[in-house]
Amino acid sequence: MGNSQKDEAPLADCPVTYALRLIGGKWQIPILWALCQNRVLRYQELKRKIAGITNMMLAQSLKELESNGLVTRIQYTEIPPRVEYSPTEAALRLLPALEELGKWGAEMKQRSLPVEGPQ
Amino acid sequence: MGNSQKDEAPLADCPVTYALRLIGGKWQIPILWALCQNRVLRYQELKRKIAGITNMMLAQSLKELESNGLVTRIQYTEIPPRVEYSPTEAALRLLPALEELGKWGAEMKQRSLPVEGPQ
DNA sequence: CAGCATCCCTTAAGATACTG
DNA sequence: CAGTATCTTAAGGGATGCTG
Repeated sequence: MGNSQKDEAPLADCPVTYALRLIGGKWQIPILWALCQNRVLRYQELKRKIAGITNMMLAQSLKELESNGLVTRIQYTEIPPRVEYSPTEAALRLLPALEELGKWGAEMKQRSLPVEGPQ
Repeated sequence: MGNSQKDEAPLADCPVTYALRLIGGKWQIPILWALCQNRVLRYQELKRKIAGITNMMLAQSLKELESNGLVTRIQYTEIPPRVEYSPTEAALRLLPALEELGKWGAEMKQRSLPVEGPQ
């Protein structure tokens, strides 16, 4: 990023911002949600549960989640190949926060205020 | 719940994703946090409290927050101009979720797993 | 003081095609 | 089956300078 190397430690230390760096991508939460509900899913099952995701995004997001300690990947060396994904303990501990956020989101949605971006 | 009806209703209906559309920008949370703590702040006060933000991003983020019903803007027509921002009720109701997220983020941070992106 | 306008750059995300 | 590689597009974010 073109960040100015000046002085500030702007939002680097905000834990919420940190959390969003882990799960703020477009697909991270849908993936984690599916995994937390099912505890273990194969790649294709996951893909089928998440409407609209492409292989690219699913594989890439899973990799990031794994790197960040939120998903465990187990590969069975058989033919045909089989890989299973599960949520880590850390991911499961995220659920209360997600539920709070979800409650709030649902509330906000109901008031049917349109979501506006910059014009 | 959450079984695929047909196919494409991807994440449009996920309340968490909806919430993140409202507050997922880089500066929304720092801004809301400052406002919720102080209840009312002028533009420059806000800017000073949020290290690293530019006029562009502050003004733009405030506008979006206002459009989405999370921030109230009151403009006093005097010279020099004075504008005050406050959190709406909806923004205040977000606090529990932010606190949960923050707790989790702090936990995650401590395990000092590096935050990885795509390579 | 409280902002907009403009231009630019980086990153996220998606389409498409191919492989062990 | 479970992914990669490559390319393209879209959006977010930022620097700088100007205005009511």
